[in-house]
Order: sequence, then structure tokens, then C-alpha cells
Amino acid sequence: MASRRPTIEDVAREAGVSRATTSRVINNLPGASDQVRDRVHRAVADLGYQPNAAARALASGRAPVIDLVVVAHETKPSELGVNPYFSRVLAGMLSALDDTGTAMRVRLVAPSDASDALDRLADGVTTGAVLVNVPPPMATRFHRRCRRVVSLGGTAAHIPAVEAENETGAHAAVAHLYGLGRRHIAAVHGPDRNTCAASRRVGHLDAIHDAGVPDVAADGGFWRDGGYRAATQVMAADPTLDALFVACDLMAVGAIQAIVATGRRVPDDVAVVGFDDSILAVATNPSLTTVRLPVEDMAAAAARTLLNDDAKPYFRQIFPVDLVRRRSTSLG
Amino acid sequence: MASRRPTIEDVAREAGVSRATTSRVINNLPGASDQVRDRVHRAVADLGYQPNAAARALASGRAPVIDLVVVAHETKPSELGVNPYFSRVLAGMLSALDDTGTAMRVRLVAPSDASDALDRLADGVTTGAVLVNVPPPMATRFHRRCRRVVSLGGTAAHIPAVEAENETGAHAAVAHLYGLGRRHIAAVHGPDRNTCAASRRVGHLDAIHDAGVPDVAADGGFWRDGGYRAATQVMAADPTLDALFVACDLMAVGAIQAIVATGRRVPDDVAVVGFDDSILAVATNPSLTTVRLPVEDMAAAAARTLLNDDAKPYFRQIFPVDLVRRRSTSLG
DNA sequence: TTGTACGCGTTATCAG
DNA sequence: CTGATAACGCGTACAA
Repeated sequence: MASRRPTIEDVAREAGVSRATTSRVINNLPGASDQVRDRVHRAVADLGYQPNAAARALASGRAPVIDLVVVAHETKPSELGVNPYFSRVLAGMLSALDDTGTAMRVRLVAPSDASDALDRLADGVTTGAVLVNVPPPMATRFHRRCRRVVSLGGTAAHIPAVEAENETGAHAAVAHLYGLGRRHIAAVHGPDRNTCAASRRVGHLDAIHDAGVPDVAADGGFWRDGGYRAATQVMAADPTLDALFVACDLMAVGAIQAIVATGRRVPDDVAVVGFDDSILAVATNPSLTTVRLPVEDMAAAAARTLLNDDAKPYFRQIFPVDLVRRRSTSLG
Repeated sequence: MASRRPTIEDVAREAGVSRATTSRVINNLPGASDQVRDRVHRAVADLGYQPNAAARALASGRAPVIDLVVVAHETKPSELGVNPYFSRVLAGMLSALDDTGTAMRVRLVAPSDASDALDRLADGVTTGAVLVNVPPPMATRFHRRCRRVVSLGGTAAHIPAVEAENETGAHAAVAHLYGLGRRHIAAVHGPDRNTCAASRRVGHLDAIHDAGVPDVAADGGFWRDGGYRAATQVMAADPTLDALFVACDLMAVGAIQAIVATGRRVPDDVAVVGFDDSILAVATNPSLTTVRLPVEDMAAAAARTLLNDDAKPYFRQIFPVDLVRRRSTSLG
């Protein structure tokens, strides 16, 4: 007996008007008397009518969907499930999409076949796409096939992006450590190919240059165990180390464990500053002084930019960062 | 000059066959000579043809999309961005969807207007929906409007679900603490309305009953600060407390901080066992002994069930859990 | 094995 | 302000 879902045709008949008029009313377009509007709305309610998304998308040439495109290894122990950064992006985008009737689609592409995959995705994009961790060359390529894009973190200059003051943040972090009286400040960086990591490295170099501190650093690849290894490495390189700047909280978690494993105490022997201010920063012991990245706000801004069709070439929105002092740098 | 995207019509013309034949070849349906197949494939490659998703969805009545439906407060400080559970679900589903051509759509619905929102979602579902944190009544209602559903965590008996042995896990956790010689074992639970939380509570009660330990417990709402408060509360209720079972890692993070804040040491004074084995379990200090929930595997199984159209009523797949011993329960 | 023709549910462009 | 009617691009019975 399960009668099929009512179509706009059924609504039109019920309301005693044409499909066209019905469509206008439903889409809030001008050209329909209030009387007719009422009749249609009533019919919609009576029949429990809901527009068919596929038909809409086909006819209008656009679907109410924003893609979140992430380049990440699917094989590695679940990058997505381990680094809070991604879920914060998700949360931010979803909050911006709330009540807009626009849904979010998540696309994960492996770095290996990323180019091909991105090409295919670029053609399927509708309202727009937010790029996360997509290297500049690929982002450029994507942008060529699809203009409705916003990258989270800078790539090429002409590609619309929402960024954070990574450089400033890293500088502030190092300055904070220096201000604490620390003079042997090492660093654990993210992968070079990542533009955020690169910016933070620049800020760090700038700061230690100002302070006349030598550059002792290692790459932790934005992974926890990478942070552990890199921290171990820099401690070996400079046994007098008394401070560590770590380019993301996840690596900082590993770094702290590495420090403690050598018998050193945090912050007494080694003060640590992270980057992100994710849940991890308040899960560690001691809690982590870190540079707060407003990831949720940034992701929401990216989504809104797409919704408003503001993603013109060279578009840019830059968010400030903020040093959050916690126990990993404060004695007593 | 930007010529429109090629349609199947263009491909057909290029290959010198009809649309129908072209469609068959593209969809790998029987009824096409190898020779024709080759010609069509070549034409597809030459033109860079890509099927239009919307048209496909409309014609076939099904879109290659799986919905992830989550009931959560959007207002609260980003539940999604803070609890690793959600991102693990995402990671698991995405790994199952990899190479299937099926995308994932995320739908966040607020508890307040959840019923209405779910009704609307249920009609828009295509390949299927995975339900997360959807209370039994709403899940039932959803299931009535849309059969292609799998719930992550049990709800009503007839609703297809992928579950974990929460009860067994909680029992094992408490037994572990008891085995350590601890006799004053308290607990921090999740919200009653959450079925997983309820199961863990049952396992806990069962275990302390076996052990003859009194029931000292508080609700932490599955939140970090809730865990902090609840731990503080049970320590006040029983100052001789020497062990704590916490129903999720996020709350355990707060609990450990609360314990340390009172001057007690973990595990020396109070041993702690969490639940989940998320990244948080290895971020705390000391690292957290916890009950491992194979969230990624469960989410992947749920997605696969939908892909295979196996989501019949009363469908059930139950995953074992596993106690992972770390420093929060081991001296020395 | 291949082609014809119709339907999918809307939107959008015209007349009226 | 309203109503025919033509796209939109593809899947699929049915016929050849």
C-alpha cells in the first residue's frame, strides 16, 4: 500500500495550481499571490511533500552540498581519527552549514593517486569545496577545474584561502620561552611540504635569530611518534636543552613523553609549547601551553565564503592566533 | 569558449553507438560486444567524460552516498571537535567507502529539533545511513521511514546495529582493578540515556557485585569537565577510594586531573581505567589503561553492511573489546 | 547485440 | 501573477 512519495505535481493538483507556480512558492521566488502561496503551503503540509534532491540538482545544476576534501594516508593508523585538527574542521564547517540546508560531504584522497582523484572530484563539486592538506600544485590544478574552492591554509597566492598567523604564533611561542629565561630552545617541526608547518618554521627561525639562539630542530611529521622521536633527537643533539617549541599539539604529546622518559621534568627541566590548542593540550600532564588556532572559526569562515559565493581568486581571510599559557611552561 | 561538459550523448556519437549501449558499457552491464566496449571506452577517455551524478541519481533513484547522522549539541563547545570518538567513526567509514565510489555525507542534528530533522533526513537517504548517538525512540522513528539504516551502538532490537561488548569490557575493567588489590573502586559513568553508557554501567555493577564492593558512582555526561566533577564527587563520597573506572577516555582525562588536583597520585593512590582507547589514552600522564573499542572497525562494518544492502531488521554485528594495560594501573 | 523511446522530479523560459 | 512546455542527463523496459 506504500504509495510513492508525493511529487510537486501532486502538490500542484492538490492546491489547484500549476507546477510552475508551485515551484515558485516552494522556492520563495517572486510571482505568486499570497492567496496562492497559502494554498500551496497547505498542500505541502497535507501531503508531507519534500522536494526530490536529485531532481533539483539536475534541473538547477547545483546541489546543496559542500565538499571537504582531505589529502591523507588511509593506510596509516587513521590520521583522521587521531589528529583532532580534522574533527575541529568538521565541527566548524557543520556549524556554518547549520540551517542553511546545505550538507557536507567528506572526500578522502590518498596522496598517491591524489591528482587523478582530485580531478574527478573537481568536476563533481557543486556549491564548493574546502581543501585541507592539499599541496599547492594539486590545489592549483583543482582550482583550474573548479573555481568554487577555499583552501584551509595557504597554497598558491591566487587560490582563495583561509589562513592563520602561523608565523606570528611560532614567534610568540619562542619569545615566551625566551622570556622565561630559557636559552637552549629547540624545535620539533612539521613536514616541509605542509605550508602551515613551513610558516611556523619561519616564525621560529625568526625568533631564535632575534634571540641569538642556535637552531636545533628536527622534523616530527605532525605525528605523535614523530614528535617523540624528534624530541629524543634534539635532546641528544643538545643535552643542555631547556625549552622546546613543538609545531602541533599531537607531536607535543609525544615530545613530553620523550622528555619524561629521559628523566627530565616538564616544565622544570624543559618547558614545552605546542601549537593548535586542541583537546590534547588539556589532556597532557602537565597541561600544555600552546598557540591557539581558531580552527573551528576558520573552517566555518571557509564554508561561509563558499555559501556566499565569495571565493574569488586571491581571496584571503587571515585569523589571529593566541598564546594560551598552561602548566608546561609555568613553574609552581 | 568553455564548452560544456560532455554528456553520454557526446560519447555515444563519438563512439558511433547509441546512448543505451554507451550506458551499458559505462555501467559494466551485459550486452555489448568487446569491440563496442573498446570504442566506447576510448571515446570516454578522449572526451574526458564523467557521468553526471545528479542525473544518475534521478534516473536510478539512488545516489552513491552514505549518510552519517549524529545527534549532538552544536552549541556546546564542539562535541564533535573534542571527542575523538566521532573522528574515529569518520575514519572507519571512509576507509570502508574507499574505492567504492560512494561518498559520505555528514548530518548533524541538534537534540532539540531532532525528531523533525530526522524525519526529513530519513526521506533523503539513499544508499543508507549510519546512526550515531541517536536515542532509541528517534532511531525507531527513523527506521520506520527508512529501512537502510545501521545504528552504531544498540537501540531497539529490530533496528540493525553494530555493537561492542560494552558490558563485558566494563566488567573486565573493574575486575582488573580488583585484581590489583584495590577494594575501594568507584565509577564515573556516561549519561543514562546513552545505551553504551548504560551497558557499561551494567557491567560495572555486575563486577562490583561479584567483588562485594559498594557502588560509589557519579555521572560525568561523557564530557571532560563532567569527568573532573564526577571524580571529585566520588572522592569526596569515599575518601579511601583507591581505584576509578571511567566510562570513556575523555572523562578519564578530567578524572585524572581531578585526582592529581587533590594531591593524590595515579596510579599509586588511585588506579584509573578508561574506555575507548582513543588518542587521549596515550596523551595523558600517566598513560591510560583502557578498554579498547574498535570504533574504526565498527564504523567500517556499518558502512559495509549498508553497501551490501544487508541491513535487515534485527541485524546485529557485535565486536569484542580488549583491556589495554598502561601506566595508570601499573606501579613501577 | 544494439537501438528506440519514455520516465525520473525539478527548474526555468517563455507566452498569456 | 500564472500556466504550458522545454530542458537537465541518464537508466531501462521493450522492440528490433
